[in-house]
Amino acid sequence: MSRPDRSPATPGPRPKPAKAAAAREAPLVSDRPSRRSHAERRETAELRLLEAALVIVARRGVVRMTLAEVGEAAGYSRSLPAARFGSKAGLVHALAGYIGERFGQQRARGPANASGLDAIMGNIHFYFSRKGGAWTATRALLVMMNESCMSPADADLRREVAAYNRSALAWFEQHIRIGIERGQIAPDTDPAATAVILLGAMRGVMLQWLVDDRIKLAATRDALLRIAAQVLQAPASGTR
Amino acid sequence: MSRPDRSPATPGPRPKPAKAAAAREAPLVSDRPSRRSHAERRETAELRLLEAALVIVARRGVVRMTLAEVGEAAGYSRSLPAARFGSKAGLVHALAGYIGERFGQQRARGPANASGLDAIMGNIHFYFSRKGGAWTATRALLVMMNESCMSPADADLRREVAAYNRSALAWFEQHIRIGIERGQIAPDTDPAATAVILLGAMRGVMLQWLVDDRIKLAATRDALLRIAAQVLQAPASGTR
DNA sequence: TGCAATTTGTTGGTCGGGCAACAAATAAAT
DNA sequence: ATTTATTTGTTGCCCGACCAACAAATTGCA
Repeated sequence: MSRPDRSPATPGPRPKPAKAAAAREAPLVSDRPSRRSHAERRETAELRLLEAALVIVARRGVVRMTLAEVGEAAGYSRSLPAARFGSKAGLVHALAGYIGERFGQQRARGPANASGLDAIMGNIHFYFSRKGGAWTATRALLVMMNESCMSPADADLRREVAAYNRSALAWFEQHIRIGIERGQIAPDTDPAATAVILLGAMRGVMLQWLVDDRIKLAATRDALLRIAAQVLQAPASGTR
Repeated sequence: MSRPDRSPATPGPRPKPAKAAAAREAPLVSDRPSRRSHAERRETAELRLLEAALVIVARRGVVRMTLAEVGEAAGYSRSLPAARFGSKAGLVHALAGYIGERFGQQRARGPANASGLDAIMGNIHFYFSRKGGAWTATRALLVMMNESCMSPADADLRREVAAYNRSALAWFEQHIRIGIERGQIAPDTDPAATAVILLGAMRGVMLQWLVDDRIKLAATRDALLRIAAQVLQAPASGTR
């Protein structure tokens, strides 16, 4: 929700305050003021909890995620998550917003303000070319998409995930339209349907790779890039 | 782990032709299929349990599925699933095989022994054109693909799902190769990568529709069919 | 001090798994 | 055909583990 845009990139190695008392009498090390205001405390706690929840959801799914687990993984106690977010549903809700935000930012500043066809190709390439553990957000989003449409009880979460998906689709549609205006993309392309298919293909390929790492991800990515270029650039077949 | 492993071939006892029972005593309710052999009983029970589990997994996911729930949904008692399949893991294992079997058969007899490009197009069309509740198997498969790669504990399930996925990919690859041999499909198409992308796109589109029914499924299906035709038929790669 | 953030303790509930006794259907033996 | 044995399925119960949610105690900030 209200994320006052603090330092946007603080994903670095966290000081790990398992014992806050340890750093108590080191005020000289101003690299992190040991006396933080309530608002700061609260906010860093919230961020840490969300980050821990993200990792856990990516690894074990929403249902198997435990409030206690999240709290301890974040370096706090068992029931801070419940205190912060009210309930498990509240945490999941906040997490959905957090993930959506992350992806939105990522797409926005993605391949250095490209637009039109270049932006789309860059995004596809970027999606499949993460290093190391950078898959967690992707995986968590896939997990939440799936779990969100199980049992009517998850209706809220589903709406939230659907809203994020629409924004992602809108991004693709917009750049398809830009490409059409510029003459990069065949004018009889259906922006909406093509966006759904592109995004779906990316996620569907990713899902298969997560299930079976024998799939050659790089080769598949390149093939998808070729297909996208072909489909978007070509004069969309005269079959109609 | 004590899966009884039913022996399909009953050793000695054959159906026993002594069925004068028909005239024995007036079957008051004729619709009663009375007198099934033990093997029959066992097998129908197993099938009904699996079918019930399929529906429940599609609706609520593996984690939230309860053994008691399955038993009662199948019309039996709460503890039969555990008795039949040994444990929840055993049931899920059997369910994975069951679903894979179903999809294999379905693809095999799909669009009336078509092959090559026709088979692929027919399969895509069929995938998105189910009536009524025929989505449950599709949904259950998606759910299991997702849940299978959460926590190392699901390694067995993941292998099983991966095996099914490979068979599905193999089907697509084979028909792509057939199409290439026949000159229907561009010869420089990468069968493996293209299969992954096609299957992924189908599932990815489906997932978006499950999350957000505002997505126009029919239009997207048609667009995907057009794209598939274009990609497969055209002289692939940027040689244009 | 007063107040907010956080922790520890507790409670009620659910689920998987196991067990034992039981009923019903079927199979085999007499 | 009657009886006996085996298998299938049911019911009730208990256990241990886990978990969300709440409540009181404790720590830290103002």
